[in-house]
Amino acid sequence: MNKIGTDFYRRDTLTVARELIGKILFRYKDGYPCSGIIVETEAYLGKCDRACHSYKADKNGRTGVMYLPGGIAYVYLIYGMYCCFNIVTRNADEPEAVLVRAVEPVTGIDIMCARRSILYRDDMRYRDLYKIASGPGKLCKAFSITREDSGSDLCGDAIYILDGGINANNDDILATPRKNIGYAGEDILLPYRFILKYSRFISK
DNA sequence: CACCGGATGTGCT
DNA sequence: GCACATCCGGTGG
Repeated sequence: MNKIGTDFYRRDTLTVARELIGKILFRYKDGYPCSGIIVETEAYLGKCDRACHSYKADKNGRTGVMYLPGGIAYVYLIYGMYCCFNIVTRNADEPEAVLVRAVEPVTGIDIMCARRSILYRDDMRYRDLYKIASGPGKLCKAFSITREDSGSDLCGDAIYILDGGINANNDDILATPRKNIGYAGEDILLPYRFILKYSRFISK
């Protein structure tokens, strides 16, 4: 397995969102590693996309990191208590990103359960594994990703992406409209959400 | 299973 | 004020 380099992220955002499906999100924090297979992403296309935070925001403020070159994290607080983890794409002053919405837990399941207040067992059933990271807020809690991680380098040691998860064909990936962007007008309908078709770990 | 309200902070209008 | 790229626990079928 190889760590994904910056060139991967500095490309067309829809391509990055699609190609992230099946790759492995890896996290190392407080001495504990954990990881999961990315099964659901959403692309946010900056100035062309009413759903994107940078649609009407300049480089001052929370979305500022989106104006930096791709390959870093953009993390923000939502509903006062949850965080969402995004991967900044393209080049400087092209403020686009990919929201990572759900992963299938792979390693570090014990520490992720502890962070999510889920009872850990050696032989956990799907019902409980599903609860760990099947949504952007849950994923951040499980992986201990907070606003402090916004702007951090995804080619460093704390958060990064690995290939060698699932090698998904285009036929295995479905594009659908994004979730919970009712404020985005016509852009609600754009098929910018990508899921691994047969995964059981996609958000509801 | 479905639906619904509450939690809770930040950045807009 | 209020909306928000959310989640959870309660209630009722």
